[in-house]
Amino acid sequence: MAKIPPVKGTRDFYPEKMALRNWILSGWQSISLRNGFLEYDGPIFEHLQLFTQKSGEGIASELFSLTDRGGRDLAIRPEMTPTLARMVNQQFNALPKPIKWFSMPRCCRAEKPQKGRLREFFQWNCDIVGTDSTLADAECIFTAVDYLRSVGLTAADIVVRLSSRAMLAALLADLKFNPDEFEKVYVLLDKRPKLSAEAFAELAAEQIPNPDQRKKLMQVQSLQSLKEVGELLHTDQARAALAGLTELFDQLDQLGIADYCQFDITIVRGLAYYTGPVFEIFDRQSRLRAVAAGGRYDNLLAGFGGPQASGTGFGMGDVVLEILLTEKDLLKPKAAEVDFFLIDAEPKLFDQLLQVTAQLRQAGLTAAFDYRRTSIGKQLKQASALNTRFVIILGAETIESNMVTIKDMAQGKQSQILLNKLLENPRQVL
RNA sequence: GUGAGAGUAGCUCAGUCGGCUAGAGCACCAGGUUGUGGUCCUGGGGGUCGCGGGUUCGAGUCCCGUCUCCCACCCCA
Repeated sequence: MAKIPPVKGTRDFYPEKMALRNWILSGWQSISLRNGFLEYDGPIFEHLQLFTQKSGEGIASELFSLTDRGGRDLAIRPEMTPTLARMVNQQFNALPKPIKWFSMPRCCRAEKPQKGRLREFFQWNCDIVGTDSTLADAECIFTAVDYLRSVGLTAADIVVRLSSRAMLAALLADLKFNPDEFEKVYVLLDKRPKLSAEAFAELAAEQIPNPDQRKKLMQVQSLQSLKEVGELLHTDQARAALAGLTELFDQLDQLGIADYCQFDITIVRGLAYYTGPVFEIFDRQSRLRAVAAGGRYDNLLAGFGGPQASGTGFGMGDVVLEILLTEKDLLKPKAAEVDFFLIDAEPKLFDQLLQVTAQLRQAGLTAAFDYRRTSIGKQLKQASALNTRFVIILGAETIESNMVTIKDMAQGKQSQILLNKLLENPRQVL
């Protein structure tokens, strides 16, 4: 028989890797909960149309799609947002606002794998729907940083690059760009960090033939602070858009993460549906792709046949995160442990060993033993391999006076205790 | 979809100009005599050298194809 290899771009989670994955996901979960998000989940596949409706038919080639026996076109979810929108739309009027939900879906995209990007991954999603308040944007950014900080990443390690589509649009309008040129400018700004000054100037000349407009573009891409943006603005409308972003930065300051956040005019996000604040989180040293990204989208629900309601949120994938944490040596999932490992010094004690094992397990403790009736040395070796905290040895003294030997594996010390007393409260020795 | 690099044991890799039965470390299993683990010592199992074809007396080694991995580009919801 032929060996079937794993599918490319997928991962096998052997116990060690599984511990890592659980560590990451449980971190996401506890941080979400302490920031007031409620967990939800949807099906792993949806109607194909749910994904193509908003993003266009072209996206179908990036999806793993299938047809069921009823001829329905389905696809495995490549992201969570359409499912979120669908679920929220179904019960929008009944849900208390703001809707503050999180999920950690397993998603699949039919991509060519490369560093930080696989065909199957986990993506932490936090969204706040049904409010225009910049506090929602601030809370989303805070939550993402809260997690990254909780695993040991400092402001010296990572940076939240933050801008606003609304402000950028107002700025461009103020500078007399034609609305149909906005999209070109967005793409140019988005590419800016990846290009040298020369390459950027070349690309700009290609895309924006008008020298006056191009001069303005160069001015825009060089903006370093909100203050500089303010000096360029003329209309009240543009000033109002700037004030919104300024307010967000103030709130982030109050939340104590100002040192993680930085205004960056080149953050526009490719996604057409973003309408307000947009951000991406990067590591400061290496050149990994964004570890998290998000923003506000005013038409999130309307785009899926729902009411006009604004939402803001972000996604964080496990793949880049794992690379980043590995580089920083911050991946430290708790190793699996066995509380008690039972050893019989004489084979005739084995029946009793099984009984005690069961009692310890019923008491909620981890208990293990060796399948082989072999020497104490061999059994101890097995106990070590399983990362055991305490070994309980049943021996001659158990037969004589119901005593057992209990050995602290880390310290190497051992003592004797009445078996009944141990079983009364096994946790006393831990 | 485009381009580059790499595939030898479970993992990391060595393998000279094409030449004996393809190796090391780690991991795994077993021993090192009676009731004490991690260290150490000894031994063992494990390979279609990614796969297919070609050149050759002879291919892990050279050539072609293919698959996979990996990196960059495109894209990035």
